Amino acid sequence: MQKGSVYSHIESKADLLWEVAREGAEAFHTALDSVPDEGPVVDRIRAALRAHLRVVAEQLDIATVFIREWRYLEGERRAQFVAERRRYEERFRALFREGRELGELRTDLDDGTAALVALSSANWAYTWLRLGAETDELADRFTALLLDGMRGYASR
Amino acid sequence: MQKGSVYSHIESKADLLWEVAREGAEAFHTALDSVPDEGPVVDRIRAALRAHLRVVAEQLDIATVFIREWRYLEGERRAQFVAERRRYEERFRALFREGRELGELRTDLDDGTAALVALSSANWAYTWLRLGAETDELADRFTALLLDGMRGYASR
DNA sequence: TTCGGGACCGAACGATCGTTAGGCTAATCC
DNA sequence: GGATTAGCCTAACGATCGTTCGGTCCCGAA
Repeated sequence: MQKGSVYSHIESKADLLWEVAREGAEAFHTALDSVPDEGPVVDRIRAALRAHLRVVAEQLDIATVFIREWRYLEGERRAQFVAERRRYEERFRALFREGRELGELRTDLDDGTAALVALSSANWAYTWLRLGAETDELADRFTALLLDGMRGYASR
Repeated sequence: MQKGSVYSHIESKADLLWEVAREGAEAFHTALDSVPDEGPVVDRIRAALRAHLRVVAEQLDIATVFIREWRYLEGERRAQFVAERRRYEERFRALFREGRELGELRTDLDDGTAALVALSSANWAYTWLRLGAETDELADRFTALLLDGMRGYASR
């Protein structure tokens, strides 16, 4: 396909970016929807990380736009996207907050930092993850480390 | 300064990228050198994260090249840079390995994953950290979460 | 004081990019 | 079967990019 041919499907390059950005938002939100809102929070965190990494690996192009390239959106669209992205991050944060409130996670947990670290790790993966990787297994390693930490019980 | 004027300082755009990439590697390695190789590993991990985030915040342009833009290096230079970058990551990993071997960190710690999560969080910061941010305090929050985890002692 | 050289400007080059327009082909509809 | 149309190609446009070149300005060495 030649570059000019793309314009029988889109109006402009900016429109295309916008469509892919929305597609990305939908993909990540939909993946997160598959996480039940009942049951042990620990399991749900693991499921959320699995869902996120699966989208990254299986829809790398779209994920790249959702994670990085959205910066080139302009005006109202950019504002709209940022709100949508914040909502996604908030869903992660809510998971950690709920875990703390239910007593499944430590009472002094900083849920903002937890969401930041979890999503940073998961987002950064778009720079190196390639299709066919064992994303579930990777998500589980992330989860184990984030839940129990590096220090372990011995030191307390 | 006009764009043409840059060429009295550099040979080509690729050369400039290469120089900045090397400058970035030096900045991060030098920052890491300030971390003592004695003393509690926990403190050294905190210091390493502080050092990294400080470089990101204070030399954002250079850090961006070290973290992301190096991908556009070509040929031998790219290979050389990748090796240098791997060495940097290895220094972090060594810290976690040492902590485990000295018994300061959990005996079943996966130091590879630990280094990946720590550096992912620290690297991702280049996308949102701005000059003037409280980087030390941020590094400390990362460290606290990574060391003790979200679950806490209550669950074991 | 002169003079050489480094730093920058201004204009231009070829290449690439986003976009448009016109035309060909093949499937789809009445 | 003929007309329509969706999907792609080709060629060209203006804009921008990386780069070159000749010229101007200014500083420091001789």
